Amino acid sequence: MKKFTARQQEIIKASTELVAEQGIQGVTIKKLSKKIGISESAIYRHFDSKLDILLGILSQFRSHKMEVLDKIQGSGATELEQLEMIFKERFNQFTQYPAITAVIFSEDIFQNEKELADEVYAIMNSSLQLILIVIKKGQNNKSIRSDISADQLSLIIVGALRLLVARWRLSGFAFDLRREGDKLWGNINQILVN
Amino acid sequence: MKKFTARQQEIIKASTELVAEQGIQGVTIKKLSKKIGISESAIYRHFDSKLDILLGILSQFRSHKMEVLDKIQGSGATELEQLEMIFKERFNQFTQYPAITAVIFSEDIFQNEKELADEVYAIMNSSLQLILIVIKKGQNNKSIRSDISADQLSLIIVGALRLLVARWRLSGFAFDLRREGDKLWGNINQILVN
Amino acid sequence: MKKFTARQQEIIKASTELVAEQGIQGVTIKKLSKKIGISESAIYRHFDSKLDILLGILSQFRSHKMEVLDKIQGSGATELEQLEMIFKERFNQFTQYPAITAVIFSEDIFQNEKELADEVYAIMNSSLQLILIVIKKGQNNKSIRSDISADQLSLIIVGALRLLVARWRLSGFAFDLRREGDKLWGNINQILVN
Amino acid sequence: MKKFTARQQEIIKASTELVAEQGIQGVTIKKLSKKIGISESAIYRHFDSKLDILLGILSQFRSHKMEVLDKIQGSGATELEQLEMIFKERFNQFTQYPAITAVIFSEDIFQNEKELADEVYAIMNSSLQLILIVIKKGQNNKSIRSDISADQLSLIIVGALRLLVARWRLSGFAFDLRREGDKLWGNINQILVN
DNA sequence: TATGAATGAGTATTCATTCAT
DNA sequence: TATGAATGAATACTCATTCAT
Repeated sequence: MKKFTARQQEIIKASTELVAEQGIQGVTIKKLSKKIGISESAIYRHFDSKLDILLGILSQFRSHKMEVLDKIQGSGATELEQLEMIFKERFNQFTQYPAITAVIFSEDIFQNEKELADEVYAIMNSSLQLILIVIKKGQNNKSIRSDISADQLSLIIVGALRLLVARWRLSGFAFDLRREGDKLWGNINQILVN
Repeated sequence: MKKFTARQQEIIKASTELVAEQGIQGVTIKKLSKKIGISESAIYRHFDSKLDILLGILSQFRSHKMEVLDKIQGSGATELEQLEMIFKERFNQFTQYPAITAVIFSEDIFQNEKELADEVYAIMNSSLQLILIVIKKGQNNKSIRSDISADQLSLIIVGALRLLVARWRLSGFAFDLRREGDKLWGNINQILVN
Repeated sequence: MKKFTARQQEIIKASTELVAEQGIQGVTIKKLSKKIGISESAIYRHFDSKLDILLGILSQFRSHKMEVLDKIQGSGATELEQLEMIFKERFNQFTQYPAITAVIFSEDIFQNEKELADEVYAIMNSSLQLILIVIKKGQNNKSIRSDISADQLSLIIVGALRLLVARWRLSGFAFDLRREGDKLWGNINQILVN
Repeated sequence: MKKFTARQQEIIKASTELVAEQGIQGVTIKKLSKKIGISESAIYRHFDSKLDILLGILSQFRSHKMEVLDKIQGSGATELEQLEMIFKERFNQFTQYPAITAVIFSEDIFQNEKELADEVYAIMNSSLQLILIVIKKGQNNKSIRSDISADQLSLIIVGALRLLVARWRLSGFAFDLRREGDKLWGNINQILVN
């Protein structure tokens, strides 16, 4: 959607790294400018405000995510395959951009900034909605168990996914997220088919 | 463990409320002093630093939680009953003190303060560990399925529990957490026994 | 009305001096703190904001002015005597606190700060209203000409008064405002009685 | 005097509007460039500094005013007629360009910039001087009262004129300045002939 | 004639903490 | 046990201006 200039992308990248290194509170214009090697005021030539920079991080992440989810949805794979693809994709993206996890899982810090909170919420929901839809389809064609509602199944699935990522982050990205993700999917799969 | 004076408890309580109302960033010595009705410097008579206040919040929550978990563990109930008790207990406590959820789920903000991060991590793990133990026992006496490892089952259980609470909080505590918790437990239970 | 602490009065005084020396734009927290010899943050222990400091200047000036005007109004002097007293009083106060003239005559700068603009407007109007009332009384008892309306007469009187003060200020307080004021009053007096 | 290019005039016009809308502080190069639709740096192709732009506003206003005053002076009308023409002319110009009033009456803000202050002072004096001359002539040929000095009479006249305009501006240009001006002139006229 | 990129100095305000009383 | 006064470091953001293209 939004196009970012090279400088803007550089700023977004540096911000994301700062988030990863020091948390959201670590993202200050001063640190940012020092990291990039330009003056503080120079940053304001590229973004109107700090909020816009943060929004930029999310926007870029979101559009990448959407693209992938769309592709999965249109892939013609079976429901279980689609769920597996979603799982793998999420863990792939996080492995590639570990810093982003700090942003995505920080509903709290954004609490006071309505715009940011909304965006984070939207990102969070996008997987959830897709998973819900896929599960419902799977239940219709009997490939997924129906004794537990789709709502509850997706709550369980997304909850596990999120907790795994949260642990990975808190561990300092110490384990192989993709391998653990595969393992988790195996078990989720088993639960889904009963 | 640690004993808090009346004043200290008052400060901890006010801090927790501030977290709930405005997020962790809302906890400043100034606001705290205004809320309690004493001077800013007075607060330093009771806590050496703001860090200690935050640690106080967690410590109090943790000790309360531990107590309950210990009781459950020693109750002689079956494994599934114990898990149900844990579920109910968590949701009960959160319903009673909704403010605390803001603290428990904000691993992020505490990230840069090693001491705080460790404490939050410990709290997060305490349920996880107990659930793990109970599940293992259940698997040993065949009351819980063994085709999925205890590690993975507990990840799934705690993940769902956390996500439900997170949603409740983001919704502004708009739904009945205990009822939704019961429903979730019903389904988790079904999954556990296969 | 409002009581100011010694420090607050010191800050108000320093601000007024800064206004006189460098215009309203010269009033910055930094310059203020340097002038007083305390830190910038110390100032915020005494006033919540810069706006409050500016409001403090006006408030102090206004209450002093009101006091004097009330006394004049209750003095039992004839209308023309009362008008003369008002004239003398205004020029006396300005001579005593030349700096304040910069604040009182700067409706413009306060334009964007509603609160300040209102206060300045109120101060400006307080003399005007009193003068209008006194003139009306004088017209009723024939001591002041009636062929020109009280509105117009007060417009003429206040206009001259303000222009004289404005010139005085722009001249760098180079002439004796009280002497010029007396001269002006003599002529205004003559016009009023025709 | 100075000739301005089309672009320069455009910039001066935009600046004047900004003054009217947001006060002198509202005149920033950024806002100016946005209003005109060119880049910030482009503005520096046409004016060496912001000071020059402000000087431009005043200079343009002044030359226009001078022209008119010269015409009046050379018109051969009687002294009282000339004064009436001056009155009407001032109110006409202000009615046509209300924005300019904000600039003319903001001696204060220009205070710290010697060059600007001087120009404003000169503008302010130009009417005053002309009025003074005309009154003196009138006093010489007995068409204007001599019991009050020409200095004082012109102070009173200009003071009333300025206050009326100031009120008009503060009222948001809510009343018909020309009508009120005519009324004021009627009374001033009466005072002048005694 | 115009622009995009950059900057140094400033601007009000916040915050955790210290210290003398 | 409490307070009033003070502070240094930070924080997001603004502004007039410069320079290479």
